[in-house]
Amino acid sequence: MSEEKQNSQQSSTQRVYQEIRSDILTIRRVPGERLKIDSIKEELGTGASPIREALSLLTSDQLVDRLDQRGFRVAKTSRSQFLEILELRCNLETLALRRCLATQCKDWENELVLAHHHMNRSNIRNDGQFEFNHKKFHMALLSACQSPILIRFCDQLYDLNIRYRHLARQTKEYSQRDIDAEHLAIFNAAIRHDADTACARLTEHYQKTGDFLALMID
Amino acid sequence: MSEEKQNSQQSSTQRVYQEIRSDILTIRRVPGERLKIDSIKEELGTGASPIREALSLLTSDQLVDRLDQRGFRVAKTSRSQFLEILELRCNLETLALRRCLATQCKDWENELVLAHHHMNRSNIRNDGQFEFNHKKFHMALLSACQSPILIRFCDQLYDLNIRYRHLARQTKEYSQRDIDAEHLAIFNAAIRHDADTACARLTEHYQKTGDFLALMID
DNA sequence: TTCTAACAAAAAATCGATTTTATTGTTGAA
DNA sequence: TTCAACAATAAAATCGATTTTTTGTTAGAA
Repeated sequence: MSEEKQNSQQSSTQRVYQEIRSDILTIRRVPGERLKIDSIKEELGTGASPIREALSLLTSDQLVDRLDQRGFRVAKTSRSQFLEILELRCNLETLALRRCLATQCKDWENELVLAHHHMNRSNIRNDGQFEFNHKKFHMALLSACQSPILIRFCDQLYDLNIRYRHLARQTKEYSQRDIDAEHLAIFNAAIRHDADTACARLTEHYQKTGDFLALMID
Repeated sequence: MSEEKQNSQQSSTQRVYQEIRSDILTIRRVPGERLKIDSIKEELGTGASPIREALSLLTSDQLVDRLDQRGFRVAKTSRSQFLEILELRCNLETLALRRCLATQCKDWENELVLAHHHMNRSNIRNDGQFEFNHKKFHMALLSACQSPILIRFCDQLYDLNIRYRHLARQTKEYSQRDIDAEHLAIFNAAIRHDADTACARLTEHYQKTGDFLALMID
């Protein structure tokens, strides 16, 4: 079969999952907000079952909380969680990055080069494409670490963090710093397999963004 | 209201979730096995909705895989995943343990002492109570690390690892080593706030168990 | 007024049935 | 014999309706 069909024929559960997930990450559904099945049913034009399933999945992503028999709500945010995510990302991602550098994998280098290129190109335009490519780049840094579970954890943390970026962006335009230069420094160190520098630049990058965002959260 | 009612009145979804989860962890449902909604419906005497929800939750625990529109199956195991879990546990748990030791929390010490005591007491009897208390002890080591997300990751990894223990136990009786002594060494180092020793003993403990189990997996 | 009990409304949880989708088995032509 | 098309079966996915549970409101007693 051809590959272009899977787009049209994704399950209702998947569609609802993506939809609500995106709403939560971009704060269109705010932290603490109640997620009523009936309301969502009307909004998305589907039955209760796919919605409950999607919300169950989001629960495990830590983006939704389920209360006894009192339904679902958008997970709360907090300054302390923001800092927690920041610290965990520094720890887990440097761990993964070091493993990538240790494996000497050619495919990994190629993937990273492309991801970096795509991110830079989309940087010019200010649409949501950058968000997508930015994540691709950061995940590409970790992709050869040979630990799917670790990658999964980093992925989850990345997404949890997106919410805080959007939370801060509401207050004030995001980032006067030269993010491109920071990415380039990480990229260059990674390409020449300089693990210590790459990890140092990566944590700096997160820490700077973190300090910046921390000012406007809570 | 009193506290003893919540036991009787848990939701059907929760009940199914616990049931299937336990089946998977103890290999009563084997890796790769198909999880048919209809079969489970009869086995557990409930409708399709709670089952699908429970399976969705288990998917995020990485204990169940969902395939397009082809239903659910028990997640496969592999030697490489076993080693991956082992390494991640060493990394994440020592990270958490160091933070516990840094915070100097009295409640934490008390909790740890109790957990250690309960584990030793239940060690005599050979029933599933030990499994429960063993997890309690290991989680107590990490409980004061001030990072709920990190604790959650460690919890998940612990559960993923249980499966491999059961997998190995099928072949041969588990453990001739003196596990009590290993736990005691970790415990003592933790109580006197000797972070380096505690972490070293903890990783040794995991590594030894890992080497032992690795012999009989795959 | 303040507290409690009873009731009404809203929402979650669940069920049974229907619709869709994938898998299996069969037939017939090359 | 091998393959393709088709039909039959089995199973997943979804829907609409029912049952439970929670929440909110009102009435009556202390």
